[in-house]
Amino acid sequence: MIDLKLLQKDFNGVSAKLLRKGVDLTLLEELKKKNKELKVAKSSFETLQALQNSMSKEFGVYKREGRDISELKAKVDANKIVITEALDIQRIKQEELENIAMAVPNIPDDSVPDGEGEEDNVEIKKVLTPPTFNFTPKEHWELAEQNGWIDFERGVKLSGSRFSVSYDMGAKLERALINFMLNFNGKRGYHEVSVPHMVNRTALEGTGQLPKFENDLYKIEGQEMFLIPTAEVPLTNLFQDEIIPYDSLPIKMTGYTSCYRKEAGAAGRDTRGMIRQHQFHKVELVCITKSETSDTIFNEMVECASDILTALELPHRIVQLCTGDLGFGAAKTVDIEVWLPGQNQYREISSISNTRDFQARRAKIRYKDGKKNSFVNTLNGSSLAVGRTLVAIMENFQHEDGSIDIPKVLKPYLGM
RNA sequence: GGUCGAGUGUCCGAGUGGCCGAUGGUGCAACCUUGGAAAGGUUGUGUGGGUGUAAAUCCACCGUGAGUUCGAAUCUCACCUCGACCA
Repeated sequence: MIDLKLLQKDFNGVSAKLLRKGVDLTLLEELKKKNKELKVAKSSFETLQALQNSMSKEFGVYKREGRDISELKAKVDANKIVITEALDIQRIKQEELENIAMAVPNIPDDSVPDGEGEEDNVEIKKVLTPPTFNFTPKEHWELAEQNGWIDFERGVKLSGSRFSVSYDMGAKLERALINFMLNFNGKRGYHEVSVPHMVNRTALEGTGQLPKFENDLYKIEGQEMFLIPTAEVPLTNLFQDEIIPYDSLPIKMTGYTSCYRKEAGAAGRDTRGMIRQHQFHKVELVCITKSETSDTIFNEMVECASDILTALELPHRIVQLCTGDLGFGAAKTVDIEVWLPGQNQYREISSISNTRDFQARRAKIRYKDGKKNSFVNTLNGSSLAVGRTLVAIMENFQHEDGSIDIPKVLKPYLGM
């Protein structure tokens, strides 16, 4: 949630920044207006309530002293009617305000480049040179089927499109990758956490998936429970409504979960292969920090994800997202794209975001800063999407006959 | 699944209708004491929001939500969580 106080204080500044992210200015004006109205409604309710409280206190005194209370009671009763009305108004205003405020995206950092979409993202650097082949490299689905690693048809039989089944080395590699990544992150100081794959509405509101993106989520029928679209949701919300001691920061966590997404907006895209599945494995990083250190932590996270790819000998590049491609809750995002020879292009394999205090405000995650409480900064990033890493290994390590080498660092995990 | 009991501030725990934002202890912080420490003593110490330069002051919060009442941590109902017993 954006800082309403800041919006009130510096409306032009805030709205100029949000305009870069394509937010409708009239929405912000409405928000400002509602915020003012709420304040008025609140203060008039509180004045009435204060009067009511003091009269009630008097009531007790009257009774103890055995005085006549009928006149006082009439006054109190009359005031009560007015209070009820004032409270209703306040409630409505509150709800209206929240409806708007929860739908406003985060303010992008000044360092984020302007742009409409993917094509305006800015490459920061390339790591490792893409391999050259003296034959036409195949796409991963061809290699996967040829080697008997992945079965797309039976995935469809079981569950429908965008599901697959892995066998033998395909399945083992998934497991090896998860272990390798978790261990790698552990060595960099991230605590390993295993979390539920189902969460309630409050958790999803805290990280920003709700209320706006309910269509992308799988909901458990008859319950206010959803399958997580990313481990970011449970990991970040571990600290929901908590005040974290100063010395505990930064909190650095890593966790593996499956992720479940409807991919509602991606009809027809990447229908073939395992680039875009409804269920996929992902190892995630989540950090909770003070605002002063969040840029440092952010860079560490990018480096961590990039180093995993380097360890796996996978060429990749680091890309800064422009305002138009930035997610709802992110102030700044860097994508890591891995080279896929079969597709002859770089494809996203990791996305690392700093949400500043946007999620912290929604989820009420604070830390003790001397006498004061301040909102933390929350950051999240994939390290990495397991399925896409498998795809990258297949395509980068292929031979002309379709056989595939295994990256050296994974061999111990496969008993090789 | 059924019955009973419990959910209070960092933690423990008191409070069954007004003088309770909440006794007491513990933890934490500052100071006194000491050569230094321990022990002991004094004081302070929840969260969010409003008004105010500030002192201060007002509103809300005792698992969550609704209700009764002039007034609820305290009574009623529902739900959630934990515990015990039964099945």
